[in-house]
Amino acid sequence: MTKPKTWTLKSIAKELGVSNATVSNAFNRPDQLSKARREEILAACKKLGYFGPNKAAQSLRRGTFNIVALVLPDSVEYMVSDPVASSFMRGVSAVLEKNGINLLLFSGNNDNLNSVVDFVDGFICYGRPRNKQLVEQLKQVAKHVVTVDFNIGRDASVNVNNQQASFDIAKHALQKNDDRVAILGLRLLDNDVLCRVYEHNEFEAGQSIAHQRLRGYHQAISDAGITLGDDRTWNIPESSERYASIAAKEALSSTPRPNVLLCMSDLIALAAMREALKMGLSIPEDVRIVGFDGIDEGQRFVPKLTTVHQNSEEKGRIAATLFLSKEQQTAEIDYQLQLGQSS
Amino acid sequence: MTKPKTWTLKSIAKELGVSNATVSNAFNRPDQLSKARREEILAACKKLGYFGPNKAAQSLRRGTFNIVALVLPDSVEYMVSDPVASSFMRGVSAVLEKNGINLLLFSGNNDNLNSVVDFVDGFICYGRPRNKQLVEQLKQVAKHVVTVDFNIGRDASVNVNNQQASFDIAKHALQKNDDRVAILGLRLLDNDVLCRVYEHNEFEAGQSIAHQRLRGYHQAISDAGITLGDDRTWNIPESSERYASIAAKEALSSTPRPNVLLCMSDLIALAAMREALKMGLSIPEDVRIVGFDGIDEGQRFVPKLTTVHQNSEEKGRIAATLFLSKEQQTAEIDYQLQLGQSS
DNA sequence: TGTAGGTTCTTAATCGATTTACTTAATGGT
DNA sequence: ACCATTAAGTAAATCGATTAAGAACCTACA
Repeated sequence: MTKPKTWTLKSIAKELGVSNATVSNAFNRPDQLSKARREEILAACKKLGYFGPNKAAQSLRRGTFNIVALVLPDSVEYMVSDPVASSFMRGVSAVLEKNGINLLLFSGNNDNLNSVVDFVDGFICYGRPRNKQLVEQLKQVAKHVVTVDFNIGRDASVNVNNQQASFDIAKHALQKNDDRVAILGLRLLDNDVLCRVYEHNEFEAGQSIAHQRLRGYHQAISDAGITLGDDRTWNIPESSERYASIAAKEALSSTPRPNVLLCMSDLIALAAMREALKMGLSIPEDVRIVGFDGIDEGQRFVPKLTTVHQNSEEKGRIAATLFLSKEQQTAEIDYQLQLGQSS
Repeated sequence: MTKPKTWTLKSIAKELGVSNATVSNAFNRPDQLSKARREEILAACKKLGYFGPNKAAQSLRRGTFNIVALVLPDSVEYMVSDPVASSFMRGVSAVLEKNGINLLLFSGNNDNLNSVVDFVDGFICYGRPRNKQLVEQLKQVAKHVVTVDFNIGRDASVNVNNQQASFDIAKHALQKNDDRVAILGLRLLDNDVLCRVYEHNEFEAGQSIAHQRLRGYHQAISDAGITLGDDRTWNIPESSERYASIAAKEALSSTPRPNVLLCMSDLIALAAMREALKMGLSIPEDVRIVGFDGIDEGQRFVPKLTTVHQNSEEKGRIAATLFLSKEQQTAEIDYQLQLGQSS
């Protein structure tokens, strides 16, 4: 009697003596058939053990999947180990779960979005992936993207209010109007070069995170009555110990030797602190250093780093909400200054 | 020239003037066409920006997905917050990632496997889900399942060596041959009843985790030269505070009052400790209590719980490996006795 | 009675691939 | 020169659904 051991829409339709379309409509579009017919079909399906249209086929046809891929900055392992990252995940998953959307973990070690792009509705990307290819692919092939803590000029992103936060932390670092300020910037330029930046037209208008932070610094500096020399800004192409150390050494050896270092990431700030200490300078007496991010290591370092810390779980919730809304915008999340002894 | 903005196998084939099959074969079965033709096609695809067959369509056709769903005992939130659970996840993901398999998080709050069963290769199920429906569905509709810490009599499972571990912990708890032992068992019976078990034929042969543990206890008891009364065993239908308290109270009020309580989970053991203290008994002087699992709360409790602790990350690695091997077997993982002051 | 409109259901194209069975051409042995 | 193999490529069925277009019937109004 019951023909196949596993039912399909087609075999069910044949069994019940109706068309494919009618069965499909019974499940998806109640207005397309009579109530009686619909209930009859649904009941029969239940009895026969057909649980509804196959989701894989449905997805292929419709082009929607109810899956979003969370692009991790690193391995999945890292993600569940790191407390900040996993509280972000908590926020994301809480929102998605409530909406019946499944979460797929996409490791940052993976070098090809193509392996998943065909069966997800889009991506939430937590931090700029190391792998540049990945960023390109996000731009080009993703149906929908929400980026977190960085920007690719597509769809939505969630960030701290970089300009305000940078203003706050810089204001805190600056004390007198004869302070000698230097800025260690992260990815101020498009090209991957470590350099001292003398001038850049787009700084005042740019929408990248680095530019936003730069404006915050500039405003605080100017509010403090300080004039920033036009050779006081360095560009570091990526937040790595190696590059940061080189830039920090150069900045701290430059004339006039800065006594305030505004760093666009904690990693940079920590590298700068190490260099300063190596040069025999004392912190914060000889040089005050502030970072951005609020990573754990900054709190363990002696002296403790003064920096900007963000609410990670809320960030996750907002990222997911933004994803679901499909709107194109930049959302902001809360932050607090985390005061250490480095400034 | 380049017709569609998004290429498909078909449109590519037409563009190149070959058949669908040939393009497909170029990607999947190199032996089906000449080397020259193949390289020509692959090169053309690259140039045109076709990244290979659509995975969703491929999956529908082939019936394989390169996705495994991790069924969580609770919300995703819980999973990334709980250290034991997330170290399990770390193990799982490390292995899957190495094999290019994607990990989908399936919340235990979800009540219907059907929403994902059609697009995953199978399930790794971490702990018996609260939701009984889920268990039934795992049995019936899953293509492949590895269960962890419980057993559904299908495919593979990974567990601690329950019998050996129970033997060890019981042996540790027993001191003299006039000890009065009682057992607080978890899910010894199929039906969901809280009761005192007098006799059960299948105990000696049963393959459920509870039965394995029971055999371990029995062996240790008999080795210690003790005869276990036939009314000294309780069945608790689920590891909850409420049931456990009732059973513990009953056991501790029974005659002869036990001075050793072998509990099949830490939750049960903790409930028993609370009841004992409430009754004015001192631990371990009046009654020694041991658990099973190694949950955090047991280590915070005063007195600290003596129990069996497992290597969670390895458990994850083994579960994933077992999943990939598709073999049907039960794997074992390491455990250690965690000695507290409760025995 | 003729026709406009509304329900209810079906036919057939489509989503983007894989794969079996088949055609055609080339090769080799005798 | 003939037949048997093998290689290279193609046509068409299939995976399991959705959905636009249209057929069949029923109602109602002039």
